[in-house]
Amino acid sequence: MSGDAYALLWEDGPHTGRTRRGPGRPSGLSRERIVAEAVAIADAEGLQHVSMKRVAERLDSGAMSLYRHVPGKDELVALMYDATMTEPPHLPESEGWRAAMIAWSRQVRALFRAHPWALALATRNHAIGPGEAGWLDAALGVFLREGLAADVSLAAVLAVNGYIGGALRPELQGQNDPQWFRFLEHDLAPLKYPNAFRLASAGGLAGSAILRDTFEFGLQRVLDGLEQYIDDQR
Amino acid sequence: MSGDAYALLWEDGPHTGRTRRGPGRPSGLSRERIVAEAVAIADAEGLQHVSMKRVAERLDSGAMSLYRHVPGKDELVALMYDATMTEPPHLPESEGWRAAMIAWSRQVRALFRAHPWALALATRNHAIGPGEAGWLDAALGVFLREGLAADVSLAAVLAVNGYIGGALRPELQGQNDPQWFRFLEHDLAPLKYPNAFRLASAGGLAGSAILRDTFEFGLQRVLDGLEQYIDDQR
DNA sequence: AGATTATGCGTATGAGATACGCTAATTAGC
DNA sequence: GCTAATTAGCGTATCTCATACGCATAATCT
Repeated sequence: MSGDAYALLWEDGPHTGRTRRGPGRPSGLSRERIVAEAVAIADAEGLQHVSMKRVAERLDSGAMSLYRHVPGKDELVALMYDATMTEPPHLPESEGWRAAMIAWSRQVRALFRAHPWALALATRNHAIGPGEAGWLDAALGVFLREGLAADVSLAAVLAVNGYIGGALRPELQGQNDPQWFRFLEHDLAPLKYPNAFRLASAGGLAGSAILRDTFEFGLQRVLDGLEQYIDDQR
Repeated sequence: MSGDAYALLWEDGPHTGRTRRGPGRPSGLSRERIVAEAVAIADAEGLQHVSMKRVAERLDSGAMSLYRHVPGKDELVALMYDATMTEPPHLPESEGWRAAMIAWSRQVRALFRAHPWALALATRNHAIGPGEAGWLDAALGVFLREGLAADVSLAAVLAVNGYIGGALRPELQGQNDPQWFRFLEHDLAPLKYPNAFRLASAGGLAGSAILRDTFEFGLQRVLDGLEQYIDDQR
C-alpha cells in the first residue's frame, strides 16, 4: 500500500495540516477536517463509500484540493485509522493489572464498535501512528508497572490485543449469530458438520449467558491464562 | 459487499462451476480454475493485484468470460477466501482437547501464513462457506467430544479462534518487529511513550525466547485459561 | 439440418484515483 | 502601495477497473 506511511504519520512535511506562517494563499481545508469527514463517511456507510470526491463534497471543495493536504487515498486511510485512536485510554492505576487490562480491552472494543471499518484496517501491513502508539504504551505500562520483564510485558499485551482483535470479528460482522449457522440447513450438514449440527440441535444456545457475551468470556479466559503465568513467575 | 454470498457458496446455480449435461457450448473455463488463479495472484502479489483482467490473462481468456462462472468480483473474493480452507484440518483424536486445539491453531496459522491476504478478509462481514464450516466443525468437535456443554464449546472455539486471528496480525505484517518501534526514535518518544521507551531501552527483547514466538506464548496462555475454566466445570 | 442453449468475449459505460497546470489569494520586501 | 514569491483551490485529462449488453460460436437435441 502506502510507501512511507511512517513519515506521513509522524513527520512534518509539505502535506502537514499544521497552520503555516509566511506568504501564500491561506488554506481553507486542513488535514484534520479531511480526515474527520472521511471517518464520518466510513462510520455511516462503510469504508467503501469513502472516495476523494465524496469527502471533498462534504467540505464544499473539489476533489483535487484534498491532495494539497494528504498525499493520496492510501495515506488518507492510514490517517483515518490512527485518528480513531487519538484519545488515549483511561485506565485505573491502583487496582492491579487485571482491572486495568479489562478496562483497556473494553475501550478497544468500544473503539472498534464505533468504527467497524477500522478493524479490517488493523489487519493490514501498517506503520504504527501516534494514536495507536499511545494505546500500546498504556497497555505496556500496565504490565511493566507490575514489575514484569520487558519481553513478558510485550508478549502479554500482544496476547490480549490479539484476542480482542480476533474476538471482535464475528461481533462486528453479522452480530453474534443471526445466520452464521445457516449452512446447517443444507442437506448434507448433519453428515459433513456433525458437531456444529449437534451444537445447534442441543438448543441450549439461545439462553446461554456465556454466549450472550462471548467477548467477555474469552477475555476472562485469556486473563486467567496470563495470571497463571505471571503468578508462576514470581 | 456481496448481496447473497451464502447462496453463492452453497447452492448450485447458473454460475456454478459444475460440469453440465445438455446442449450449449462447453465451457473451457471453470469456477475452480478461476478461483485458483485468483488465489495464486493474491498469494504472490497481494489481493490488490487481483483484477478480472489479470485473472483472465492467466487463463488465456477475456475478462468478460469470467462472468459466466462467477457473478462478480466481490463474489470471486468470497470464493477465494473459502477456497483456502477446502482441506479440513488433521487433528489428533486421542490426546485430549489441548493437543487437538494446538494442532488446529497451528494449522490455522499456517493457512494464513500461506495466504496473508485472507486474514483481512476474515475481518469482513461474510457468510461462512463449506471450507470454513469444516474447520469450525472440527474445532467444535474437539470440545464436544470432551463432554463440554454446547455453549461452552462454542465460546471456547471463538476464544481460541479470536486469539489466533488477532495474534497473526502483527506476524503477517512487518514480521515481528522490524520497525514497529521506529516511532521511538521520535524526539518526544520518551515523554509520550515512556513505557514503550523503557521496553526498548531494556534491551532484553532481542534475545527473548518468548518474543521469538509470541504466537505460541499467547496460545499457551489462552489454553491455560480455558483449561482452568474447564477443570472448574467438572 | 435447424432449433436450442451456453459460453466466449469485444465494445461501451461509468466510477474512481490522480498528474498537470492554470488561477487566485496571501505575505515579504521594497 | 506595488511587485515578486509562495502556496492553496481545482478543472480537465488520463488511466485503471468493474461490469452491462449483445453478438458470434460451438455444442446437443429432434
